Amino acid sequence: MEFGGSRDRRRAATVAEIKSAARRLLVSGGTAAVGLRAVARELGLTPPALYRYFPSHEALIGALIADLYDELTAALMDLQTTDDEDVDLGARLYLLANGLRDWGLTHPAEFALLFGTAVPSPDAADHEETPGHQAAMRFGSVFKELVAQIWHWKPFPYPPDEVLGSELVAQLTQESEHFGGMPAGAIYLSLTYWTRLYGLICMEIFGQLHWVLPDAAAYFEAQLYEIGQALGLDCPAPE
Amino acid sequence: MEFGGSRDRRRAATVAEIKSAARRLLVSGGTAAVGLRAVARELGLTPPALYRYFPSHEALIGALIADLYDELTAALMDLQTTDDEDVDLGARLYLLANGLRDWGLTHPAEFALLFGTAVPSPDAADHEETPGHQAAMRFGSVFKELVAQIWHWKPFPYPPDEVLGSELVAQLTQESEHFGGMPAGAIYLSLTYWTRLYGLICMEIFGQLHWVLPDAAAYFEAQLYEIGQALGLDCPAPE
DNA sequence: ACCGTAGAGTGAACACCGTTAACAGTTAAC
DNA sequence: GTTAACTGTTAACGGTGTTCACTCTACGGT
Repeated sequence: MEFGGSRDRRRAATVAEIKSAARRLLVSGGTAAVGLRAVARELGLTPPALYRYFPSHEALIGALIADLYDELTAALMDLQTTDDEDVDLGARLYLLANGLRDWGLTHPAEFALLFGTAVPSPDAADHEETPGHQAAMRFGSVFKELVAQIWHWKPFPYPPDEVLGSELVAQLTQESEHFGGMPAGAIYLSLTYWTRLYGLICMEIFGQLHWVLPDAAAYFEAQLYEIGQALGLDCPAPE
Repeated sequence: MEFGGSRDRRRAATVAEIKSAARRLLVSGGTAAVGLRAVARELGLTPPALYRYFPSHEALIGALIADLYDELTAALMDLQTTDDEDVDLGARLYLLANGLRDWGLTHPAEFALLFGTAVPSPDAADHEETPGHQAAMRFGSVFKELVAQIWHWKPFPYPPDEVLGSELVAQLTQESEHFGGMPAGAIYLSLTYWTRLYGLICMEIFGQLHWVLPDAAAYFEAQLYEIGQALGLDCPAPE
């Protein structure tokens, strides 16, 4: 019943070393390079030894994914707080969007592991309890909560229920409690912001914009301005 | 120097059977299930036999990808022509967008192979000459050409160069010849349409919208209306 | 202080994978 | 009719994730 047992501490350290080695391989060789045997090789261990720490290769990858999500989440939250305390909320969202893009550009391998895998997962009852999924939810909350803050700070005009259609309004209203009680139209705009931002960053980082734009930075900037406007923000505002 | 040699015909048939088996495995078991040995097993052959038809497993996958792109391209072009000959061009774009989504929803495994892989490909000089890449270009042209047609048919209002910024305008202008001589602002709107459509469909099919919308059909419809408006179209127009 | 036991690590093995080489049978071409 | 090309085989290599039986070390309880 010892909590600070030196045995446990050693074990935690080894787990950290394993994930560290896995990430090293991920960065240097991409998703395919982070194999169980390769990780073991990196640590000077035999492959079966890793099974003392992770029940399977998939579990190891899952733990790595969860760590990366948490790191990304922390980085984005830092970005919001380290800046001036009472900075404009719209500017915060601008920082968040750019922060996500920057993280992806500077960590393409990690980004691909988090957002590129994209399993169709056709199984219906997939109440994903995996740590990776939970970390992804925490990551999503960062954006969701900021948008809700913005709404309560300076409510933006939103499309009336008539143009969205009753079906969509019903679905969006159902999610109202997760968005701080925002009306359907406002949730729709928030979702649009996220959808556009996410799609844009994925396309840029995964090189699906290369055929028309060798460098998508300027395009991203313009799009960011556009989607910010839809939320009543005029970032990057100045001058 | 025989063209209709029965040997060649037999060979072509075998190639077709191989790709057919590969696709069967893809549909039933996802991307990971279409292995070289599995394909051989499906045909009652030994694995090395496949090397008479494809130089590697990757080449087989590449050929499958090219076929799927061509199939998708053909399906989308059919969708435009089988309908009323002189149908409104805006409605054509609407059909195309919905056609792409429908194809993805009815062929999730194939869609994942085409659009989900998303290799970062950090190598600079990747003038991809692979058949898959060429087929992807042909696929992209379907959309690109229709948008150019729409522009010449009923030019839509576009943002002036000032709001886009000189950097972006320069990049877009460079691509003007590929867009039928459209001005930068119009290319920007076209690119926005594609970016939003592509991102939206990918997110829905890859299940990254499930956490807020269990069924994204209504949301897609609303978004489609919105992005069509940006191009001066009022689809789905009626009543 | 001792012993028992849980944990960490190993080596051998299994089943799978993509790929290569050397070989045999069939079939088309000159 | 002979030769050469084509199609397919078997055997093998190195790689993967994973399991099992085993050793050894070091902590915990008495």
